[in-house]
Amino acid sequence: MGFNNATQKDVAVRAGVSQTTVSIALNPESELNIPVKTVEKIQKVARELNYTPNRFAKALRTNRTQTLACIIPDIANPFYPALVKGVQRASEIYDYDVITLNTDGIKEKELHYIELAKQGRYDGLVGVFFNLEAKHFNDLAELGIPVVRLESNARAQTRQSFDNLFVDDEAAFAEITELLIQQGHRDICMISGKGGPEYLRVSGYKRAVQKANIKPFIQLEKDFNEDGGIAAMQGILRRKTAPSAIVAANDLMAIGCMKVISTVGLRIPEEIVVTGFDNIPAAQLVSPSLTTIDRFQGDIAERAAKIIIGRLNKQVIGQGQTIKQPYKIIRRNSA
Amino acid sequence: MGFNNATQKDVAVRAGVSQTTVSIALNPESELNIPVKTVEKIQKVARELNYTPNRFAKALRTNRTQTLACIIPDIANPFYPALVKGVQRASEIYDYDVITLNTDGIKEKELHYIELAKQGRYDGLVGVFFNLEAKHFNDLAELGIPVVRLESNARAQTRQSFDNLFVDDEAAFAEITELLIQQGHRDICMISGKGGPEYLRVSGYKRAVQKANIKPFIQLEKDFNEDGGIAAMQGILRRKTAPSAIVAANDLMAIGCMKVISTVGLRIPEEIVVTGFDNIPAAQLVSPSLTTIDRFQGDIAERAAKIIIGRLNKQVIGQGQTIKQPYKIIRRNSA
DNA sequence: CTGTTAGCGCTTTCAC
DNA sequence: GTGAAAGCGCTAACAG
Repeated sequence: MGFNNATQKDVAVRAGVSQTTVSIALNPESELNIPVKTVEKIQKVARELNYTPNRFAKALRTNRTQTLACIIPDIANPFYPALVKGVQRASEIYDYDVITLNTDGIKEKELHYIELAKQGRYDGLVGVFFNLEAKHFNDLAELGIPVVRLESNARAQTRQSFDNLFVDDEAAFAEITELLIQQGHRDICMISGKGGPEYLRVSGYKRAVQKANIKPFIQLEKDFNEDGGIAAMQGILRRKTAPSAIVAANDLMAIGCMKVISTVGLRIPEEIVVTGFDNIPAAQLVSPSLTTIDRFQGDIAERAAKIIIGRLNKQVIGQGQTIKQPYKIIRRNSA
Repeated sequence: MGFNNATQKDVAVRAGVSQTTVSIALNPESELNIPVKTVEKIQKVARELNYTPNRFAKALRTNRTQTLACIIPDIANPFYPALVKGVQRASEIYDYDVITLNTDGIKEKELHYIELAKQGRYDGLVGVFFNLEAKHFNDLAELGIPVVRLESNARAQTRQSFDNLFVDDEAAFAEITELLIQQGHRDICMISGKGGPEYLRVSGYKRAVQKANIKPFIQLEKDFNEDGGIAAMQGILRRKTAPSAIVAANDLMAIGCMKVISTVGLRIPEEIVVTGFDNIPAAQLVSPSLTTIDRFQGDIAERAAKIIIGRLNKQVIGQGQTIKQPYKIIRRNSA
């Protein structure tokens, strides 16, 4: 096949030094010292020959692959592309490759990828794991493979073996609910899927309404998607006359809900307002555009990747941190 | 660090054979023959020790990395996640890793990734290249790195060094325009961005309207996105009274256009109909849901990855093919 | 049919 | 300061 890439040996010959010297000169982290002059010469020759290190040889020797795994439920879910991009943005800077892996939210697959990581295929992981607990990451920690979990419910552990970046869903839902209350709404329904993020989001809503002496009204459906939103709104209309505000657990549900609302001829936001969560791209495409909460997934993921890389380079040390990340309400036309 | 993974040597010792025999036994493609009994024994031991080949050692030795690059303009563009998933689907089966790379549609980055590929970082490429010509892929072909281009305008070349999977945009736009004509529309505007896919899509539209003796009316804006759609529709309304139908060059433009339409108080589809192209997820989320054309990007990308892998395994040989892929009009509520 | 040997490109002792 | 040498785990001649 013949890739004709220049090797350290080629550089060494041309620079009149040994291959070892080239290796040391080109790896500034090395303990060993080489005179600046020699280093410069080697760098010059390396450039001339268009030398690039062979990452497989390096990986074989060092057990470092220069690749990160970005593990998410589903790249086709509109919430995740921005997250993936954040990981890529950080990784590119440090010349890490990133492999994106879909778990479909299934425990089996989540564990499978952990297994691959244990085999040394990835230097670190940043990911969203729906079904895994702290203990599943212990082996990784022992092997020196850093993990950053995203979106994980914020149960900070003592001696936690991974970092955890999370948004305070509870506070976010309390805040957006309060906003509606301030606008004068008293009949506010929350719709949500079941499981996973349900608990904290519903809690936030409940806290806000109860504080204002409003009785909570919650409509749960199976899925956190458009169909779930449709079903939820239909359920609400079956049980009572339309409320004046809907707080949806995420944007997809909100959008499904809006469809039903326009079908029955109610006007948004004049007769009923709707809010979402996630700020997916479609949120500004629908009519009226959706008022929602941005979680800055891209920024969070970028920070996560930087933490991973920092740990790999020993610039970040110590126990895993659980770090709260900001959110922001995005006012658009639906509320 | 200590990854304690079993190696061929470990398996060899335990099975009482040489390491070489293990290598041969575990690689069925090998020319060499080992008695079935020995092979089975080795497989058994390998399983017991939970042996997995070290892909970096393998890569170093064979110049085969078991990874594919999936090169796209932007994972955050809603058109691409389905495509990426298709590549992943095929790759997973054959245990290839896939690295997704964003070019932002910039020639410089497209070339950069080609360069990385030439260094042997990826065994093959499937990608969407906006700014590259046939000649840019010649080196790759010589190195034995197969490439499948997606979405490339179908200029089949003799002795083409890569495969090309494309959808016949011209035919698709002619067909959807004809559909509108059949519904009785005579005042049909096309809106499009400039450059890239503009030419073929506009051609299809033109062909259909001219065949029906309708004068083409085309509104071009800079970008193929929501803003482009908004600007285009505003431009149309400035120049004439609203047409009865809009054919948009893609879904994002269609959605932008629909926003303007509802702002000025026209009803879709009663007073004006709109069609898109791509069938992005948002197409069924907007109200009314968007009639559009599905390009089955996931299936195409899956097929592309299979071709790559087929070529790597010498199951696909010969010159690069240019293959037309199907499309399908998806009738929803906007037209 | 199976084992011995060399070596892919790199990092890392260990001598000098 | 620099070089020689070993070896990461694997495949591919080559012998036997």
